[in-house]
Amino acid sequence: MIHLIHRSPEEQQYLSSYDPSAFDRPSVTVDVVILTLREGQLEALLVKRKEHPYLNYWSLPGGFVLTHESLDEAAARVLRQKAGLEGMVGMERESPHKHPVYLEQLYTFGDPRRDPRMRVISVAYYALVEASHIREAGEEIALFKLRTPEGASSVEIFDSKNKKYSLAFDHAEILGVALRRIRGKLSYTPIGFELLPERFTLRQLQAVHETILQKKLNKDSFRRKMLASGMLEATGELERGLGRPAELYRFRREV
Amino acid sequence: MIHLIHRSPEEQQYLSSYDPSAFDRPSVTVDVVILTLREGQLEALLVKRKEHPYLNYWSLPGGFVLTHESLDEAAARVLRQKAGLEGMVGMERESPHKHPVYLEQLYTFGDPRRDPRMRVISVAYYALVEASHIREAGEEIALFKLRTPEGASSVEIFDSKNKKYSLAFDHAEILGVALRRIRGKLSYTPIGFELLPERFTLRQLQAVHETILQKKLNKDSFRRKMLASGMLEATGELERGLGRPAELYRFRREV
DNA sequence: TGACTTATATGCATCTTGGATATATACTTC
DNA sequence: GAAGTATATATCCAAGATGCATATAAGTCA
Repeated sequence: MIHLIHRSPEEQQYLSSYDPSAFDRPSVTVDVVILTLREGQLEALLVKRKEHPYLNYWSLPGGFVLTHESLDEAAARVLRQKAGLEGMVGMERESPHKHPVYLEQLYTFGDPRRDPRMRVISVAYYALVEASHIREAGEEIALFKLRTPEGASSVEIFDSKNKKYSLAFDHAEILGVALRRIRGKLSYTPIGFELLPERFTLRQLQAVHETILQKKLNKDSFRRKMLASGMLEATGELERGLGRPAELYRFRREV
Repeated sequence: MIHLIHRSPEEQQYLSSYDPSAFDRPSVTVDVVILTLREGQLEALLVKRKEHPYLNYWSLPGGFVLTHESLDEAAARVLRQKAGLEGMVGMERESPHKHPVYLEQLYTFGDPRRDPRMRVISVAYYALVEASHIREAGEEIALFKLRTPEGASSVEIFDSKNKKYSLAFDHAEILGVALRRIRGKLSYTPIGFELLPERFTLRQLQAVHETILQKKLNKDSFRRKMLASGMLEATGELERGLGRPAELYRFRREV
């Protein structure tokens, strides 16, 4: 899916200074879809482009894959450096106390014209991050609400004032693939817990699944399925709040 | 997963003629896992390498992504040119008479040392092909039986005389990912029909699922699920053979 | 304390699944 | 052509999963 945009003379000149045919090899980047949950809404972290093409458009955080790093490492680096998650990201889940970021390869996008400058192949990743770990850095990095029009494969994004934006490159398509992936994954994993604090109640987990899937779930069967899956363990602790306090659960990472 | 192999002096010299640091950009290839079914066994099409490294090792058919072709196109080209499927492959399923080849992107492998010459990122695809479409071309292209040791992530390959081989590069790992993908996919699609002729009986389809999943399935519930899915349509024709002839079904591509 | 709110437990009708059995329809053999 | 054999399809039922209603438990707040 190629977006046709109007190009300014300045941008035209910039583009013409590239000579795509001079390179046999494509550039390879990683782009990371960072999903989080705020106020019952699924949101994605986007960065504002400071270069042509798509100057001032919002885009997925991304970067070139360096010579000596693996794709997973490149994605983790982007998460740390470009997305303001310094110190939080580790692919390995070594520490039992930390709540590491879930990061998984999504799909590789390689349409020859997806970047007007030159051939760029992008290996897309997606990450699930607890909202409290994200700090929006001023005008450059922000969270956007996601909406998927009925039946459409692409995704629409809105800022906190409900203003709609277009994304750079094929990034709306990448977001669409990410949403479809995570929705599919929910049917066989309680992956939603990656968006919650380390301890959470079953109701919270159900709410996460409901916002991602965009539909109500049956409370009892959700409880039963989750407990029967054996992937959650009770901590013995209780939440506090209105009404009877609920048991706090934790994901069994060791299994 | 990097394979450490013994290198001959000839190969050593060959490798040292490469200067990896001279290139900022990685090379990008596509490798295609071509799966088929012969005599109730799942098999993969492999090609014998005629160059260093891994000279004379069997490997997945693959090739560099050309400047102006998409990844899907590159994979289809490899399928046509390198795998002896000339004239059979089309991503678009335009023709109702032809039985097109199922081709889907699998995963992208980018460990910096997966190719000892230089940085090569491989976008892996997998294809499901009806056995009758494949012609093994002498010593260069052959089908190998696959076996997955219990719990192992990798895959072992055997030729028709049950001799075991090691694969080039990380291709055994790629095969493992392909098998896991197709097994997972069977739980929510009747994808096995891609390995059968256009018309097939439910029993044949069940046999396909059973060989891929490596376990017996319940006949009645398999029938019910398949028919209830609405993805198969009866042709009205019957197979011929021993016992009561079974209805021949066809996959509903138009839905 | 009593009203309120939410979690957890229990009971039950309905749907799905696994498994057995019965019936149908071809081919093969005598 | 009748009997036998093999396999497909239909029917039935028990066990399990799921959706839904109701009852009970355990906190907070006035």
